[in-house]
Order: sequence, then structure tokens, then C-alpha cells
Amino acid sequence: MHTWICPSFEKAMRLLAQRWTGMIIYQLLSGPQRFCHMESALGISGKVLSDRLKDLENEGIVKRTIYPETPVRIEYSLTDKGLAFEPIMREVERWSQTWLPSASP
Amino acid sequence: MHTWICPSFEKAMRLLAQRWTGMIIYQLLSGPQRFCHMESALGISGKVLSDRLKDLENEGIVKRTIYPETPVRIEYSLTDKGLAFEPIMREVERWSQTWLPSASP
DNA sequence: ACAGTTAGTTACTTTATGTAAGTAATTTTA
DNA sequence: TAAAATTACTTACATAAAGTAACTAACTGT
Repeated sequence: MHTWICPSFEKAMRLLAQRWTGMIIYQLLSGPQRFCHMESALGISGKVLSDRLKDLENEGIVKRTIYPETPVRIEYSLTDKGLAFEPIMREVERWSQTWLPSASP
Repeated sequence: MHTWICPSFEKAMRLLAQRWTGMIIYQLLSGPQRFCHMESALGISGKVLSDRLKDLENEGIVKRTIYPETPVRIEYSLTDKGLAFEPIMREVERWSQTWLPSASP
């Protein structure tokens, strides 16, 4: 059994270990976005994006806002809890730039 | 198509989005460890741990050292590339402590 | 000799992810 | 005005990844 790792930390890691979760949060760090924009920006399928956004909404990380314009516009954005991922993303960025230099063309 | 996200960043995220990868790195940040110790500390199955350690070795994040004692001892440790994950883990820890306070008993 | 440990592997099941097409409500274009 | 496109999804199905449990092989301690 394993009881020696902090459960909060474990849960956070489990979130990030869900495929696409991190990329979705990173994508939303650049501002509120619509479903189909995220779909093409990330190269993710509608099904998985839909699932992930629902999960992230349930976790209180993403907020779904309906603008009842005509046509209706639905935007996804980060809550404070989601915005607080920024330092993590910055460190991932730093690590990747140091240790995974882009391949030569 | 999606070409606007840095490929290095994407690769780093894909690493972390592999289940257990983050937890294994975190576990090894506390020092070199043997297979069966990690197995029980993380509550991961031997099969998956074996797979992940192989992947991480190929990525140059984990080093496998054989001590030809009797009986033979095999230890897994982080390379510099692996140790450089520490700031990321610290930020994940910080986020989790702020936003995922442990449930009441 | 027998049970236990270590570092795995193998076979099989379950879950997660990906792919492609479909839908319903609009809106733009010919 | 009919046909095509867009948005925000869902559904059905295929494949890949993870989990479970049992097994192996080499040793070791009792």
C-alpha cells in the first residue's frame, strides 16, 4: 500500500496525467475560447475535448459561459483555480526549452 | 491543424500526461530507489512500472544502475534532466496545497 | 528443502482514447 | 429559396493504454 504521498499532490498529478488536460489549460491561459477554436488549435477530437471540458468544469478549473447572442456563443475560460496553473506551465515550458531543444530542420 | 504550440512544450506535456510518469519522477526526487520499493510506495503494478521506467530511461530522465553485489541490486535514479523536474513538482505541490485542501476526516 | 525476496514478464480484462459520422440549430452563399 | 457551412456537441465503433493476477528465475534466509 502507499499512504506516504500527499493525497492533494496525487490528485493534482492525476489531473495532469489525464491526456489533454494540461494542453487545454495551457491553451486557455491565452484567454477565453470557443469549442471549435480549441478543437483546431489543439488538434484534439470533439469527443475528447467535450469530455475533458466537462471534467475540468466539474473540478472548478474551467468555466463555461453562454452568451445568448444570435447565434449563441459559448466560451470556455479558466477560473482562478485554473489560472493558478500558470506557474506550473511556466516551469514546464522552461524545462522543455532546456532539455528538449527543437530538432534541426 | 495545430502548429502554433511549441513542439518541445507539447512533448514535455505529453510526458507528464502519461499516467504515472509524474509520480515516478516525484518519487525518485527523494533519492535512488529499487523497483520493488517504488512498486509499493506508489501502488503501481509491476508491469506499468516496468514500462514507464523503460520509457523514462529512453528519454534520458531515469538511469538504471546495476550493483553486482550478491544478491544483485538494481537502483533507479534521476539524471540531470530528471532532477530538473523539481521546480515543476514544487509548483504542482504548491497548487495542490492551495486549491485541493485535504478532505476532513 | 521450503518459503520469501527481487526484478521483472505474460496473458487476459477493463478503461481510456481516437476516428468518423451524425445531429440540431442556426447562418451564409449561390 | 435551396444548398452548403458553422457551431457545439453526441453516438457508435476501433484501437491503445492500464490494471490484475499469476508466473518465472535467480538467489537467500530458516
